[in-house]
Amino acid sequence: MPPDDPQRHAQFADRVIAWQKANGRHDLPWQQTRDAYRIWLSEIMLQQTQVATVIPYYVRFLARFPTLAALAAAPLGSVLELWSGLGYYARARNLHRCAQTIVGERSGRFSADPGNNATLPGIGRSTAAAISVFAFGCRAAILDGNVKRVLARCFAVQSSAANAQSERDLWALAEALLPESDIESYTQGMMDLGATVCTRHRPVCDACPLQPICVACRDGRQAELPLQQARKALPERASRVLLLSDGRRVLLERRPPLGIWGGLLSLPALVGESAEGFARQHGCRLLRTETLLPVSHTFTHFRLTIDVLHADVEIIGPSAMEAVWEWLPFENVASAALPAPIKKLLLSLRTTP
DNA sequence: GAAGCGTGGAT
DNA sequence: TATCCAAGCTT
Repeated sequence: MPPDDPQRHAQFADRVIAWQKANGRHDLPWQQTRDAYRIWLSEIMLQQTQVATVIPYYVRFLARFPTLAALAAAPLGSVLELWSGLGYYARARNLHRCAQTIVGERSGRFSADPGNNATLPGIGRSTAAAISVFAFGCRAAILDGNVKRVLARCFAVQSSAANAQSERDLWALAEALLPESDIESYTQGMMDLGATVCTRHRPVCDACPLQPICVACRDGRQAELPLQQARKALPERASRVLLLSDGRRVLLERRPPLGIWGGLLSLPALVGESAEGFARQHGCRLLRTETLLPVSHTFTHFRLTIDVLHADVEIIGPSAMEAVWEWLPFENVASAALPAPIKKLLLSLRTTP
């Protein structure tokens, strides 16, 4: 059966739907609801992030912001506190903006129309489709990493992220395969298949409902599809930061809203200036300094080595504190809007002084 | 169209 | 240990 055979198309959705009902996931925290707010939140958190990582963040976030209105009314800083450690912080900033837009300009509700929701911050074509499917039962196609992998294998699509034409081909295929009914089970089934059966490594083809019609499985090309693009070696970067503490609190700086760790609190960078001068500007006198072990952290696009100068200080006078500076008590570190490696460093400091 | 944007887990 | 990768979107 050739990849574009109509009979293959007709069988595809039926097989996915039947499999999902019998073997898919039905008890994830964002399932069993039609609440668009909860579904939207899950879809944003799940962008480029695995289910197991998301679950505790999702539960905490909902407990703190149970409704769209509660989220819209909250300050951005408290949203970032709940997002701390989850990464891709533009998602949190867009989430907050999106909530305020919906409450302020769209009657407080998501639309059932994916094209409409896709104009909101942080919601692209695939996320908009997922919201419309799960919250409103609309017939719309998603195209996330799971779906791309399943389609690339089943239909031997020579796709790669660098190839715009193949992206269009995959979207067209995703649209063409949509069933007339059971859209929720179908959509969830594609996600579940990709996450639990048609995995990147060692797919479990014997458990796959698409095995009889899958070209990659027939030809033993599972490891080669989807095509992966070569990626360059990560650039190395270095920075030097100051960990200034008065024994009870640590001095942090609010990062600018755009760029890496945008909007989070972090340790101030020492660029050229001396620790003494820095401390003086903040009304402090150095008591003792110590160089800690460098912190290594790998981002998607570079590797960072952070040299940390730990300084104990005493407060001797007023400081011209601008809004970006904040003395954070150590007992508040765990719940603060800190980047993961900085939070880890500060937490380890308390246990091994 | 390409680069920027996090983190933790699996291999 | 190093590399790859996960329910992508924005500029």
